[in-house]
Amino acid sequence: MNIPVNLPLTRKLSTFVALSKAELALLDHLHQRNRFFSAGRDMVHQGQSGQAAYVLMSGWVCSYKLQPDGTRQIVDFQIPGDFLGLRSVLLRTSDHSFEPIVDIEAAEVLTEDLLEAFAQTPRLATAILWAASRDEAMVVEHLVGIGRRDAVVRIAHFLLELGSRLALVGLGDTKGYDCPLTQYHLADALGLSAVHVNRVLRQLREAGLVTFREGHVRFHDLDRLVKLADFDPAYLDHAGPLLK
Amino acid sequence: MNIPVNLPLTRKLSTFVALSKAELALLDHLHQRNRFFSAGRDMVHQGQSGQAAYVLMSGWVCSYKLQPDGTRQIVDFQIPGDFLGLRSVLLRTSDHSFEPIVDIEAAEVLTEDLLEAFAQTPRLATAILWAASRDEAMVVEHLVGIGRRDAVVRIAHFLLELGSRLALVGLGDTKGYDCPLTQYHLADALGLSAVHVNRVLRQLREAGLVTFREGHVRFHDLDRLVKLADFDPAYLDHAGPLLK
DNA sequence: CCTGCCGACTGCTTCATGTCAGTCATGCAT
DNA sequence: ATGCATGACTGACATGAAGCAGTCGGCAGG
Repeated sequence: MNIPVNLPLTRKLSTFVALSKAELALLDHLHQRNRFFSAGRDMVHQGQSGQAAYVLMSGWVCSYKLQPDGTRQIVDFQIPGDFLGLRSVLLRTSDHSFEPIVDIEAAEVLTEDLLEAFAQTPRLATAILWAASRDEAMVVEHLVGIGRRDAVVRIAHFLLELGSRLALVGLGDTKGYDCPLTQYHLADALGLSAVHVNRVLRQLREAGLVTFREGHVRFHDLDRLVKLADFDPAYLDHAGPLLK
Repeated sequence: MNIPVNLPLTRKLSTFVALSKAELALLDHLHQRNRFFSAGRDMVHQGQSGQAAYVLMSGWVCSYKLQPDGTRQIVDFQIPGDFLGLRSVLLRTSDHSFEPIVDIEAAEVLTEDLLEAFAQTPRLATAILWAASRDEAMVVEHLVGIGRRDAVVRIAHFLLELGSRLALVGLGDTKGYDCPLTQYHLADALGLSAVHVNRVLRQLREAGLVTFREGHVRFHDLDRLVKLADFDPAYLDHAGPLLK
């Protein structure tokens, strides 16, 4: 067996269950056709149906909902190793849109292949269901954040969560990570105005906690940041890769 | 075949797929033991695991998360016919707590029975998965509401959504519905303070739109309320029982 | 009968965020 | 060069919502 094609996904699932060589191979065969999408051009529009599912190989995507008044709410970001549109395929409900934030590469996953893999190896099925349920838990956590945390804590928490997710797939560590999001993305995700996001980022920077600049997030004082944000990575994984 | 035991659930699923007599019978056999829980006493605590799933027969429940600072965020309310803890059983993750709002009756659903039913009738499985995905869509919609709607619209939207859900199981109509929630429940669900909920409810009442009082919600001008809230029931069901 | 609690309700003050209206630097197309 | 995006950043001002500090009525318990 060679190195798996989709390192991020394999790595993510492996932290949850140890997968055998056969299972890893199966995971590999799951994604055949690789497709490319350009930044800023919607992959799936709200209300559209009959879409394929993907595993994100490289790049970032956001899933969002548009409001009648023109504002948008970003529900979640997808990073390499994340599934994209899994629910909409299994349950044919696609109630939000997906937009690549940078140019991306995504491996198409055929529904039948997925179901077959499920039937063949329960362990792999478990792992994938775990990933799906983690995504849901993240949405819930996101809801809590918007409802009950003020802007500073919300942003701090968000940056830590992202870091934790990225660390899990080898794209970040306790020092920081690359992050192509604009302050508008943060605003739309966190229910704030871009202006206020800017102010809060400055506060965090001046407090010597974290810097978000030029596509890079750098942690200056992780411990204090974690304490400020009340960050508990338990809902993301049982290890907590960002915090040892 | 007699009248199904759990009328609300049957009614809800039937609006999505027409179920055969055999499927209805199977649905009936799914819930055997009925259990009772008292208002205010947690059924499931945060972090607990190995719990059973239930179908709510009567009464209301809320699922919520507690913050380290003591505030809580209600993620969702369950009304008769809703599943309770389905995810935590299937995926063993129970990351929030459940609290009965009034005394409730809930039918225990055994995991094996559920899986067997799934295997036997794909149509029933589809219906149940639809219900689960609808719950998820509601959480997302909830997220959008808290992130991008102001208090008036948020509350109006919430009351309409609840009405729509209740109408689906025969517990409400275009006139209104019974609702045991306190203003504190609304506040915790909508990310507001109870005081502000009170003020906004007054506004809505004085504008002649809707009254929330003494455990009863009464719509005075449904059309204007729907317009104010930008309410689109499409994500709840394909018919939209509240709006004809 | 009092006492205490809870939920609904209100006025006043404070503060967190949003809105408006810009500047500045960068990159890209012409 | 010029023009025109876009993203980061800022100050002044407006406002929605929170916090505080109550009142009031209903209801359960001693």
